[in-house]
Amino acid sequence: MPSQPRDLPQLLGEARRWFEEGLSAAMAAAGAAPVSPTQVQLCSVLDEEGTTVSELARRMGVTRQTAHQAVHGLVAAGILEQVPDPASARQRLIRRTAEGERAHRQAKSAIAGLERQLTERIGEELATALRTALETPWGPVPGPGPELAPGSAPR
Amino acid sequence: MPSQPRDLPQLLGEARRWFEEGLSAAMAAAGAAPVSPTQVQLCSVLDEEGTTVSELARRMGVTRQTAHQAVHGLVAAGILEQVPDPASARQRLIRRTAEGERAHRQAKSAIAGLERQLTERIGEELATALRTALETPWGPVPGPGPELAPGSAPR
DNA sequence: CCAATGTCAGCATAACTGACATCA
DNA sequence: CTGATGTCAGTTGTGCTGACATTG
Repeated sequence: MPSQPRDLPQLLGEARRWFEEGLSAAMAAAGAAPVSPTQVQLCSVLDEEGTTVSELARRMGVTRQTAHQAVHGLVAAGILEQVPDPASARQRLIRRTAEGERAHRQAKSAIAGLERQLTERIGEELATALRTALETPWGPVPGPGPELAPGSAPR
Repeated sequence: MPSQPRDLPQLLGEARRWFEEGLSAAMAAAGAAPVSPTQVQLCSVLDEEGTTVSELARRMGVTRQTAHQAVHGLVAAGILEQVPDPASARQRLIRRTAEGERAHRQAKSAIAGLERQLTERIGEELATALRTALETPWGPVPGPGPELAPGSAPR
């Protein structure tokens, strides 16, 4: 009985968790190797042509070392492979293996299914609005200016 | 240039991160002690009357031990305090201290400011729709039934 | 005695910083 | 030589399981 509306960040976290749990359950049911949320995110920023670790790190918003570690785990699991870049010998491209491609298709399918379920439950209008609102660029994070908390000027 | 729309979970994560970074920056600028995301979540599930650790754990969706650890950190930081429950001696209520109340008001103000900024940027219609979509109960996480991935029936 | 709670201790994972080798 | 990249090593924080005491 929350008379007051919950925080938007909190709601966003719940929503994300809803998807994560659903995806995890679907993948587990499909017999896929259990992957951590980090690895799921890593897969989602991959592309078909192959990418360097540094580029993956930038897309994920983490350090190169963290990305490297995540890649290492997926390579060990047989999901990813590292191939030398023909263009420059100092770079190594990260690509999906055959099994990685299969797992990726499964995951995409599961997510699409979840989104379809969501649309059925909250209505097509709301679901479309949700996607539109999230896809719209929100711009840079507002700086901690006084305009954030008018009436309580930070001394 | 993602010709194909990004995943909804990914978008939700980005949105949450936008809020988290903004809140963190605002709190830091206000001179508040830096709190971890976990502790922010803990504060958001607190109420005014005081709550037991077990109840907090249930609301956060983590184990009692994890909640206890987070509480311990906030207590050490002077944000929370543990008071014996007058009703039953086996429970100890968690409440905010005076400084905790102040920090909580600051945080709420900052979040409201962020939401206001967001509304200005993406428009009131979309912002309202976003909140409505997130507040609408999504129901239980869909089980890993075959309807999630039509065309790839699990053996 | 049993169930729920609060607490302590140890373990696993994930992210970070630091450092170094390699190559354009 | 400098800058970017890939990699290894160590550290910190967060959440979990296991175990135990206390209380109703």
